[in-house]
Amino acid sequence: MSGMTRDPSRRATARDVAQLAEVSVATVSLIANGKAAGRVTPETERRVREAIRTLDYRINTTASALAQGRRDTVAFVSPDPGNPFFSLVLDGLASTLDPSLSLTILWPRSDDYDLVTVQRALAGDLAGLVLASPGSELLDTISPTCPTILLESGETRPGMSSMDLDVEAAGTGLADHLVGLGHSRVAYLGVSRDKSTLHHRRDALHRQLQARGAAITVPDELVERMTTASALERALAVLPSWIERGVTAVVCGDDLLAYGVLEASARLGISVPQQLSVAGFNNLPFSSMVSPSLTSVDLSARELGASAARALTEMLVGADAPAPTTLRTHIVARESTARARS
Amino acid sequence: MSGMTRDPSRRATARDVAQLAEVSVATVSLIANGKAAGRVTPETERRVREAIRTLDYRINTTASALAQGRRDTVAFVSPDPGNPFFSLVLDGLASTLDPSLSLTILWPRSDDYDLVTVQRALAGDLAGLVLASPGSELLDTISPTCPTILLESGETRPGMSSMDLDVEAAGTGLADHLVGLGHSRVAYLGVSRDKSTLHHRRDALHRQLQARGAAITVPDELVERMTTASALERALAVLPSWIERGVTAVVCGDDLLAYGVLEASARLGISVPQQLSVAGFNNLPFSSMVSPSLTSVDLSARELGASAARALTEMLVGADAPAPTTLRTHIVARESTARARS
DNA sequence: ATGAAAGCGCTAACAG
DNA sequence: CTGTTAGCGCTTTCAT
Repeated sequence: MSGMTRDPSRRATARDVAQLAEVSVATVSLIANGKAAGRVTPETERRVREAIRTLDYRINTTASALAQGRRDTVAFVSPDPGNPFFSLVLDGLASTLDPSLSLTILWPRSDDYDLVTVQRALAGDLAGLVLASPGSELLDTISPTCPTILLESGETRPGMSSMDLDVEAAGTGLADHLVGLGHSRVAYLGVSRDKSTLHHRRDALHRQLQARGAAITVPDELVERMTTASALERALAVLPSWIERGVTAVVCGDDLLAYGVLEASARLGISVPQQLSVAGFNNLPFSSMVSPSLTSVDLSARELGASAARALTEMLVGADAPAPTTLRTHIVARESTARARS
Repeated sequence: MSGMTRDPSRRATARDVAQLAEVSVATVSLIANGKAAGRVTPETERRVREAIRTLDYRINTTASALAQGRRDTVAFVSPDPGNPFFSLVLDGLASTLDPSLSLTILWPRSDDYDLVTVQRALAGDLAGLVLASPGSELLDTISPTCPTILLESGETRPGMSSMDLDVEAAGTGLADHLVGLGHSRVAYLGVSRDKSTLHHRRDALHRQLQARGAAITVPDELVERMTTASALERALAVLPSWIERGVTAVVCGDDLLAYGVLEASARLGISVPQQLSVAGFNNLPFSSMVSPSLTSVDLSARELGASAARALTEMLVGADAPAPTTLRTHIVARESTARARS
């Protein structure tokens, strides 16, 4: 054989295959992409396929993407990807996204959403971008470079689609539930991060409670981190005074926080739900196991992710791409199967 | 001005910038990559930077990667990314990985690990690949095309690195704990999926129990899916017979399963931990909240992900890249702060 | 200090 | 049916 001009440890290229099969790279491309239908002799195709196999050739996706001017990566960024809520959103997103699109997750380097991460996302050449629970200030500083979907931002922005949970319905459902049980003095435990969506949850609840003659009667308690541990600590400190002030139900911005309140109640000897009702938003998959007496509002996180995936799929690979306007899912809030106090 | 030859809606290219700043693309490249140090006149640099700003130019990463023959994407695939255990691994992985590397998550389309997903991963041009809990049959059918790390595979394969949790130590810790509390008849609830790592957990426990005069005295119960709900259902069915056969402790392959057993116990009126001790592997972040009386073994999932990230970072961007041999972390298993029965 | 030119590996017209 | 050719947008010698 003539001297080998190529490093054998390198991954085989279409040229290598073409050489071995004694055809042109164009033919290899056709076959490798399954576009050979009736355009290439069966015999030629056989030779090429064999060469592909022996050389273990695979298309270089980078080169392919460049040549086609195609982008196939959708990025997802959330403030706290480790949080079960976002895991659920991600689950819905990833499992519904068109298989031709690949999903990459940008992990915030700092504690909450950081601008740097998002900037990095914008800088890369993405086919689409999903921003979960971005804060308003963040949105002020960025301009989309590709189809962008805002999840639970609690607001709309020109040029970006946004999808929100139906918080109002959630508030209605929860208020109905609580008032129906005879509660009128409610406390709220949330997270201090500036997320409109979190405020919305609280506000919707308050509004609906008031419409029913009840109310959040003590100042909100806001913890720094969305963790069960921080809620526990805070609840240990404030529960006694809440009880003293006649509070009979506490609602948390997220189930994770509610777990902490439940644990605090147990430690303080406050019985749930007899003495105190505890509720949270999200209804994580194991929430009912954590405590059958926990009330949670199903925010349908997975469905939210799936909706985003469908929208993106339509925009990016769909035949009838809709204008990237604002769309909004209405997801019904429902009460959990919690056994309410009688 | 001369007629514009370029579609203005297109993203600006280096050529556009060069044209506007009246320099060559080479110069633009230098500046955009921050390699202009002393190689370009301050005045030229200023002009180019301004052009970059006005055109909102950003490097096309696809083209850049192609030109440099560089790959910067690490893929992660796990059987069930929605499972909190894998979320933790992912968290450790994503937050420790070098910022120059991007992480993409491949979501299995079918129920468990599917070959298709992994094939897709192998086919793409990846810088690295992390396979979490791959089954043996899967590993038999694939050959790595890039640095590959096996997490919790329970085995080693030529050409791939593997990192496992120190299951033996976990078994020792748990056996010590249980036997120390006076248990001698233990039951095991796991998942039926063929994952050596899950068998290893069970076997290590059994081995260590026997070394201490105790044992798993009833046949293992294996559920199909790693969910709290399926464990609940199964536990409701088998707990009575276990109790009847003198079982005083049940160990689950994962905390998620243990939650189900806890709930079943409550429903059946079996008190935990007085009448029955319940333990699980993993120690998820909220496990102690689920029930303070749940014993769990911390498998340090997050640390596992972080180790993988460190290894990958070293191999891919590290100065002193080590040969991709097998490395193994020894992570200490520890008991949770569960209040054991007295 | 700057530019011209080659080429990364692939795809898509267009010839033949 | 198959090959030739011209890029995709960027990086990188090598001249000037």
